[in-house]
Amino acid sequence: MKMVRQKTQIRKIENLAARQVTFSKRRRGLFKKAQELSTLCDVDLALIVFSATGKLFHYSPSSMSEVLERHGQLQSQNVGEVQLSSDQKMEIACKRAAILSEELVEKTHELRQMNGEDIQGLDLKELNKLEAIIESGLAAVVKAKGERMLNQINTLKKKEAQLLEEKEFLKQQLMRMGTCVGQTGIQDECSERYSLELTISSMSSEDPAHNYNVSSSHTCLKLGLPSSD
Amino acid sequence: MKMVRQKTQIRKIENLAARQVTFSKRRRGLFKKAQELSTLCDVDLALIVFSATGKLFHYSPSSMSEVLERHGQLQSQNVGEVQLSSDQKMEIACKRAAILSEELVEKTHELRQMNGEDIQGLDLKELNKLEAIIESGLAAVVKAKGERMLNQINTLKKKEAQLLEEKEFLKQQLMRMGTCVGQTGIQDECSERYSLELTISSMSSEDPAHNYNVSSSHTCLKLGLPSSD
DNA sequence: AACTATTGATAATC
DNA sequence: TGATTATCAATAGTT
Repeated sequence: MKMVRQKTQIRKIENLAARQVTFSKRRRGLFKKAQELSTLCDVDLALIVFSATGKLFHYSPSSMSEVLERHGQLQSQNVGEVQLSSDQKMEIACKRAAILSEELVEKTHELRQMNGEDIQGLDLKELNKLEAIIESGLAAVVKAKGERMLNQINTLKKKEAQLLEEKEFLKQQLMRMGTCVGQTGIQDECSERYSLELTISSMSSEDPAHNYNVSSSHTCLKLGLPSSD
Repeated sequence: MKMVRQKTQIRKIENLAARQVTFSKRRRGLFKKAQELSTLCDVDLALIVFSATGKLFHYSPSSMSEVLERHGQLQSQNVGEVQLSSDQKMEIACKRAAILSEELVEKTHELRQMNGEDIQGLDLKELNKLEAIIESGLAAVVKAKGERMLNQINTLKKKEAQLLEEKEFLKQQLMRMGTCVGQTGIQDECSERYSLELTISSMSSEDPAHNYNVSSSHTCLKLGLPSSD
């Protein structure tokens, strides 16, 4: 008969054997999850676990030292209290440069291939794969473009409607004025003056920065969510 | 109505938004599990995760520096042969690493944009430019693919023609033999014998691995023209 | 180590 | 993003 499983309390397991068993089980689980995260989300990560006996376990999709070295730059900013000998620093800097250089070469090559260069060595299958990758990127960009354009169109439509309304309002104002002026008998001169005023007022209601322009809402969005990831 | 949850495939999530959501969720889960392991089993561990945009997350119950220092010992074992101490060299290495890092960030970003990611900040004009770049790359790849396929087609045609010719020749040989045998009056027995001979001779005239079987011509092509395409 | 009952994590959805 | 929930996955307790 199974004892009812306890809702696990997260505190040190006092029984040594049980602790070791749990360590073994959970360590494996943790590494698995780390691996999955790295794969699913295409991110770099490093995980180091020291057992109680000092034994070391680590996981990192790229080599452990690589990840730590790449982290070097951030390290000094974020966790800056690390004390390393100058030789160690030198070693890290060199290694880091070497790794970065390799990665740069790789990325550059990848980029060139996406631009249709450096593809002499690819066979038909690889070409097909490359084509598919580029096409999916293109599709995403085209989609984004479409959305952006649709936004602009909608914005412009609203703008147009608003301007038409304003125009209509001003026209009516003008007509009222015209009638009034007509009665005073200085029609021509005044009508010209009001016409000018109309132009100026409609210009200033535009405005260079798009005051009440709905299209600026996009900019708002960008500013509102600068670090959404 | 909820869609049936998929039995999760562990491979890169292609959809950017979904990937970010999963990254966020699983990252939290991973850190939680790391924390639990550390507490339950009273062990030291360090977990560092870099987001795709280079943002850093880390967890370590003891101080990060302590864990990194302990790891530093391993590092010197693994990459120990570098012996440089000059301050100038140090400076150069650091500078180089910094430059490479910047370039790498730039290239990574470029690559991501070509894959349709990280394009939220682009305006319509920039999107158009990006689209044009990708399209030109795609065109180049498609063109290369077309050429490669044309090559293969031509090669196959030549091969086919050659095989047809050979086949014709062998047929005629067979017919001549058949006629000869028919005149001797031991038609059945001999025709069988010559048929066998024909098979053997045609096998030796081709290469050992591929006799004149047309269906294997594709394989022949690959072997015959290893670097032509 | 192997096996479940159970808790825990999370994909899909809103 | 944050919450919810139906599922799937991890694992505590047991053999």
